[in-house]
Amino acid sequence: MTDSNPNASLTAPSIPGDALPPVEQHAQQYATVRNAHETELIEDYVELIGDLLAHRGEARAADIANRMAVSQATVSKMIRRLNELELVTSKPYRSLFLTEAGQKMAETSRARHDIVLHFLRALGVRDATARIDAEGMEHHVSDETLSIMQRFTEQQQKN
Amino acid sequence: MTDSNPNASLTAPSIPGDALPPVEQHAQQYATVRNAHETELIEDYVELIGDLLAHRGEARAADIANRMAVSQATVSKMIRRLNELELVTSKPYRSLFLTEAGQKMAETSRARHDIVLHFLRALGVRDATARIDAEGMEHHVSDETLSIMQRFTEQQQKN
DNA sequence: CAAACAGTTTAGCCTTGGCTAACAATATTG
DNA sequence: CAATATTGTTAGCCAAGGCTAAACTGTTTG
Ligand SMILES: [Mn+2]
Ligand SMILES: [Mn+2]
Ligand SMILES: [Mn+2]
Ligand SMILES: [Mn+2]
Repeated sequence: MTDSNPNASLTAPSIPGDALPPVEQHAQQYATVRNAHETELIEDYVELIGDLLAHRGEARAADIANRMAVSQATVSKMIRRLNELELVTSKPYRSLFLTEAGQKMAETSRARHDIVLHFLRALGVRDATARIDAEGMEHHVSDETLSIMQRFTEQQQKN
Repeated sequence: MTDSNPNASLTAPSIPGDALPPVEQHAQQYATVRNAHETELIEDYVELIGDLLAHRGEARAADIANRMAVSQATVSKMIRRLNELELVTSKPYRSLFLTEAGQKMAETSRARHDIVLHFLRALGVRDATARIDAEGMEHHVSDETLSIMQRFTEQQQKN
């Protein structure tokens, strides 16, 4: 269950670099990542649908397939899932729309995404790189880190 | 093509929300994330095996299962994959070892992980949070961003 | 208005990464 | 040294997220 060596500190050879974290803490790291992976694709879809609605007035399956570089079949299947989760409504062959819950998720995800993106730019990362990195990082940034990023970006802009 | 402006002043036109990126660029964002997801679990395993070898002298399947909070069956299956990829060698009921390729991957992953972790701490994120965030973020940080993070951390430590 | 085209859905396949249950091998200890 | 405890493997299940091919629906146009 726990580490099988209670006297690790006595027997461990001294190693440059950090020690291993306690088992429970270490396990928490990986569990949090697994958790994020369950929701991140959903968030990306909902966020993209919200963006398409905001900027284009409609969100069609084909647009999503193009933007994500994924087959239409894949998008269609995912839309069924989003429907079951009551995040979108869809009449066949019509634009998608977000439910209340969907809109809330889109806003939250968009806000988070923007904070990470603006932070990376404020750090000095080139725009194209920042966009790529933000797309992945956004799902793994805690609220604590997020607010620190936001503060940093604001500070940077004052100077 | 891209604005490589290190002192990012106002390159972005102010917004009713940023415009959508061009389709190809947008697609590249998602594709890069999908790509990272294919390798990140492998990297975490190899990195952890390297750490266990360095700090404990051996890396047993049971330790990995505990540290990752995952079943022994899951670890066993994964070890078969790592074997097929020629990243580890394993005799049944003995400690795992890393091949040359495995050691190289472990070093690279560990270095990247450390840069992200130290950066987050330098930013002011609490240690426990930084560790959790770094575990996920590390797989989505480009080389460009990574070297900026490293520079930032060094600067911070001088002050 | 029929044909062609574009968009959408469905069916069926695959890999990854989880799980539990049962079994096998090794290590510990009474 | 036999019994028990720990560790590792295998089998079989599942959900997610990809894919291609084929069918279906709606729109455009000759
Ligand atoms: Mn996003
Ligand atoms: Mn994303
Ligand atoms: Mn790592
Ligand atoms: Mn990781």
